[in-house]
Amino acid sequence: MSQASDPAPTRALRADAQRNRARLLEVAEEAFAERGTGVSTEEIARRAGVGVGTVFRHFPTKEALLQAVFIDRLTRLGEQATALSDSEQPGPAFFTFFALVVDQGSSKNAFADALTAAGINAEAAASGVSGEFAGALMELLTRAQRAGEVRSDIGVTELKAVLVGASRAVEQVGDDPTSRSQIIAILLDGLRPPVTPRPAVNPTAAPQ
Amino acid sequence: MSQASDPAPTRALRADAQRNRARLLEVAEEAFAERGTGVSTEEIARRAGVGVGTVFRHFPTKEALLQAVFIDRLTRLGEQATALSDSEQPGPAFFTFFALVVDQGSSKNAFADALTAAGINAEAAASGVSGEFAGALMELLTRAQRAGEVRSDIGVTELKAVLVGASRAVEQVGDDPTSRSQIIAILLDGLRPPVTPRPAVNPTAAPQ
DNA sequence: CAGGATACGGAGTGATGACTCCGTTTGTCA
DNA sequence: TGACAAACGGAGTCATCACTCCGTATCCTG
Repeated sequence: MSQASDPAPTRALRADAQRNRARLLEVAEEAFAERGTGVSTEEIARRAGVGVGTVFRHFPTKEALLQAVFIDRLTRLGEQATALSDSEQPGPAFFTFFALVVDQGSSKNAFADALTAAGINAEAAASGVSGEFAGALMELLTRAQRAGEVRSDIGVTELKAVLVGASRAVEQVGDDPTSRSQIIAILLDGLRPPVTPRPAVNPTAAPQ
Repeated sequence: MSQASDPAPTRALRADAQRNRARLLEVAEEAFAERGTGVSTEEIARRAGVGVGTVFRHFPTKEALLQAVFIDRLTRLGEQATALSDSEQPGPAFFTFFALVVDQGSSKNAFADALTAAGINAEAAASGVSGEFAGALMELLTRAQRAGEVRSDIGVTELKAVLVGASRAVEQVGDDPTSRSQIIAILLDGLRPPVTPRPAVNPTAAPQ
């Protein structure tokens, strides 16, 4: 998943090894999402139906496994962003992506963590994924801004932060769809350009 | 701090014990904020200048210590909310509180956790603090809504979620004041009543 | 200030969890 | 199909950490 054959030094993995690696990534993502990054490697191994040894053969460290999961997530997100940024309708594309992120992020704090990692984490940064992701986001954002559908005073940094925040906020209300959509509405409205230059700071209009 | 003399079964603590307990709470809050809830009890003890034994005498469990810190935070927040809800200007009061929470929350993830706990955590719920906090918030919110300064389609639940999200978002950008205020602007704009019933979904209007 | 009660410090304990090692199994290639 | 390299499983190791226990120090009351 998200890993083509690289013309690399290392010989291709044996079939079972590939399967196991993939399954581990998958299962680990789930486990981290459900129980936080505190899950034991043994638990992950069990879920994947392999021995601990196998986990460590593929990922030299629990930390490395976490990274791999994050990078995987980020990669997929980046791809989705890129796909959407080709859209003819920059506004909808932008908001679709936003909703998509938030949806995936809810009840999956590992996801928000991945986003967080994108900004902060050294490994992720080194791997380049983080940069690609930021690039894709940038594209989506600026197009939507040029189309006048998103406020122009923010950049990718702020957008990433808001994405993280939104995921957390939604995560907070569980799966009550009403709350969820209200929260998203708040965020989306906030992201649109302020309707008038300034809707007046003071409440002179209509004294209650 | 935030603990008056209750007419309780337990005899008052000895002077040194009171000092230690307070200092522990203080130090623990700091430690949890800086390094996450993973900090060892020993580290907390060291910071407070006491032995581990003392930590466990005051808080039978690490978990209990965490709870105490959260409850403390929540209590203070609740007090601030209550104070503000008396204001003559419900709108500004509301937004002030919002900013206040976000400010305290940034770079202090323990804070966001406290908010989280308010919704989820059994102990906090049992202690009643969580309810008081929700009450205070409710007051602030409904007044601001009645004054037409905050969108009317949300309730306390959503507000709490947004507060958590906002804290996380701001935490994300470190202390860059520009990013920070941009993010807050997004949130606040989103919380205001939608200016027109709906600013039009399609981009026909004014192609720049 | 003496005596008892209350707290304290910190070495010790048990559990848990990341990571290693090696005998056994499985895939692959000729 | 045979033989060898590549992978596997999982018992074992070592460090960490929450929590206990008890001899010692500190506070308080009369």
